[in-house]
Amino acid sequence: MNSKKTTIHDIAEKLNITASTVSRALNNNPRISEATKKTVLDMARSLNYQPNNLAAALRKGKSQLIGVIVPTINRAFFSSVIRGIEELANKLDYRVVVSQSNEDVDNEIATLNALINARVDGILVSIGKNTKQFGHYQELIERGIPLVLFDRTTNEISTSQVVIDDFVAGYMATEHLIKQGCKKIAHITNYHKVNIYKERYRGYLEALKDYNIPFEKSLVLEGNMQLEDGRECTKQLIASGEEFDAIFSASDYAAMGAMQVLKEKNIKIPEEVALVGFSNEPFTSFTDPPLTTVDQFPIEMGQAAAELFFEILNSTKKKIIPQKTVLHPELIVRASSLKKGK
Amino acid sequence: MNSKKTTIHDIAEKLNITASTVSRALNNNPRISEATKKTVLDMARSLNYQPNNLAAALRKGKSQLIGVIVPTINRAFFSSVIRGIEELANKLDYRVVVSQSNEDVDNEIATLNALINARVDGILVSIGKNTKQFGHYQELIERGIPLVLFDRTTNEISTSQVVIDDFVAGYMATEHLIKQGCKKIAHITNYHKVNIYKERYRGYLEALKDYNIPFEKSLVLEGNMQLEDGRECTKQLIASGEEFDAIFSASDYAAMGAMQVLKEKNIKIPEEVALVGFSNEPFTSFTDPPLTTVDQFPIEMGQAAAELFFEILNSTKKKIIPQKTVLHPELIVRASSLKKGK
DNA sequence: TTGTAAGCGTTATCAC
DNA sequence: GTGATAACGCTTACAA
Repeated sequence: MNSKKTTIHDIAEKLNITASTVSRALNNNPRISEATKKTVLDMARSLNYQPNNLAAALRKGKSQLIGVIVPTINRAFFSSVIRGIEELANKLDYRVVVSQSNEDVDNEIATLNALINARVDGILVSIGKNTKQFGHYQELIERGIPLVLFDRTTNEISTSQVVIDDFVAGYMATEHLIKQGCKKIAHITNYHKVNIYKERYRGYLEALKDYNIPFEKSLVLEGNMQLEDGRECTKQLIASGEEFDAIFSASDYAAMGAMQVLKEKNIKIPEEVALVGFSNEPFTSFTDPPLTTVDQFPIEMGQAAAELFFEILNSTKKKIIPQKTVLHPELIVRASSLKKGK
Repeated sequence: MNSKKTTIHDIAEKLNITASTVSRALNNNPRISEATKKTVLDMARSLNYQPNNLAAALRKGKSQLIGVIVPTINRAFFSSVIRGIEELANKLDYRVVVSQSNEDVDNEIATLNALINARVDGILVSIGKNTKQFGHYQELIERGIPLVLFDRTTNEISTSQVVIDDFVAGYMATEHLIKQGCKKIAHITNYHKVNIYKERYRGYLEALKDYNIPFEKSLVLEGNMQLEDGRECTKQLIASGEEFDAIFSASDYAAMGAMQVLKEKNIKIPEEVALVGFSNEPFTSFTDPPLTTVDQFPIEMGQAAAELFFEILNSTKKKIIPQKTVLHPELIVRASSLKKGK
C-alpha cells in the first residue's frame, strides 16, 4: 500500500553516484565535497528519506539507545530524573528507553534482558526495593555494558552511581525538628535493606546524638513507605501511648498518611506534632498544612547520571574506575513543621 | 575486553549444524526435531547467547517496538495510561518506548521522527496542547505506519482513537454541583483548541440548560490549566465581583490553584464555594478538603489504545477503518463539593 | 573526492 | 528436517 521506503541506494541511483557516497554525505563526512553533500541532502529530502537506524546500529554495533529502569515512572521524582537523563542524552543524539520494574525483581530482570536484546548501548538503573540479588547487574559489567546506578543504589556492584547525601538529608530534617523545639521525634523508615533509608536513618540518629536527645527505639516505625503504611505506623504510634511531638518520615507518601491520621485524631500540626516528609513530591505543597520535605534535585541527578554514563561509554580504557556523584539535598521548610515564634 | 558476543553461527559451529537450523530451533519452528531443538537451546544457554533483536528487526522489517508520545510522563494520568499500554504490549512481546513532547510542537515532531528512525512498528500519541498542525501525523498514516490517538485527540486525522466521554464528564460534574444547590457555577477551561476541554465545556453548558440555570459568560475563565492558571482565574473571578457558589475546573491542577486562593481569601469550601476538578490525580485525595474530581480510567484507556493499535498492526486489509473507543468517566465525590444535608 | 566490496546477525526462500 | 544462499540497509576499509 505504501510505496517502499527510500534507502540510500535509491538516492544514489537517482544521482548516479554510489550508496557509500550518499552515506558519507548524510553523515557529513569531511572527505565529501560540499557540492555533492548538498545534492544528496536535497534529494534525500525530496524523496522523504528516513534513515534506518536499525541497519546503522547493526553495522556499527551500537544503537544510540540507552535504557533506563526505574521502579515506577508514576512519581514526580523518577520522571524528573528521567527528564534530566533525556536532556543530556538527546543532546548527544541518544534516545532513552524507559522501563518500569514495578518494584518486582523478576520484572526487573525481564526488562533488563529485553533492553539488552534491544541492543541498548548501556543502562541506567534505580534498583527496586525488593531486589536483593545483583547478579544480573554484575553480569552486565562483566560483559562490558556501561551501567550507572542512581538514587536506589547498592555497594555490592562496582559501578558508577549518583545519590544524594541521604545521611545529611536525614540529619538536616531531624536537626530542623530539634531546633523547632521537638524532643520526641518519631521516624518512619523502611526495613533497612535499601541504602537510602538506611542513610536517612543514620542521619536521624546522628542528629539526636549531637543534640543530646535520647534515642527511643519505640519511636522508630517500619513500613513500606506508601501512604497506607504511613497511616498504619502513625496509628500504631498513637495506640502505643508513646509520647511524640514530631514525625520525620523518609517518604512524602508515608508522611501524607501520617498527616491524615493526625488530622483525624484532631492532633494539631505542627503545634502538637510537627511533620517532615522526603522527596518534595509536588503534592507536598498542596497539603494543609503544606509539608516540610527534602528536595533531592532529581533533574540534576538525572544529568549527573547521564554524565557518568557517557564517561563510561566513551572511555577507551579497559578498566573503568567507578565514580560516585553525591548531590547535596535541600530542606524545604513549610508550615507542617514551623512552630510559631521560632 | 569482553569476549565477542555469541551468535547463532557460534552455536551452529559447536553443534555442526547450520545457522538456519539454529535460528529455526530458537524460534520454535515446527519443522525442527525436538531433539535438535533441545541441543540448540542447551548450547545457547551454555554459551550465554543473547539474540540480536536489531538484526532480526532489520531482516523482518519490524522491530517489536512501539512508540508512545505523551505531553509529559510527570502526570499520574499519563503514566497510568502508559502502564495500560505496556500491559498488553508486553504480553504480545512488544516493548514500549516512551517519549515526552513537553507540550512543544517542535519537540513533538522531532521525537516522532526519532521514533520512526528507530523503526518502531507504530505509534500511540496524546497530542500536545499547542499542536495545531497535524501534517506529521497524516504522513504516518499515508506511509502505512499504525497510529492511535488517545485522550488528547483530534478529528483532523482519520485514525483510531480512545477517549473518555468528556462531554458526559462535564455534564456529570456540573449536574452534581447543581444538585448540591449551586446556582452560579464558574468553569475554568482551556482556549478551546483541544477536544477534551471543548467537550467538557459543552457538558457544562448542557447541564446548565437542562436545569434551567442561566449561562453567564463572565463565569467562564480561560487559562493554561496549570496550578498557577487556576490561581489567576480564581483571583480574577473574585476581583470581578461576580457572584459564584461553585467552580468546576477542567483540570485538577487548576482546581488546586483555585482551592489555594479560596482558602487564602477565607472562602469556605464547600459551604460558600463548592469545587470540582478533573482527572483524579492522586493528590486530589490529599487536599483539605479532598477534591471532588472525575476519574478517567487511565489504565483502561491505555489497554484500549493498545488493543486498537494491534488491530491495525495485524490487519491485512489495505484500508483500515478507524475505530473510536469511548470510555465512560466516573465522578468521584469528595468533601470539596458535598454540602451538608444533601 | 569517490567507488568497490565486505559484513553486522538475522530470517526467508528454495533446495534436497 | 536440515542446508545453502541471499537479503534487510547501512558503514567502512581499501582502492582508485
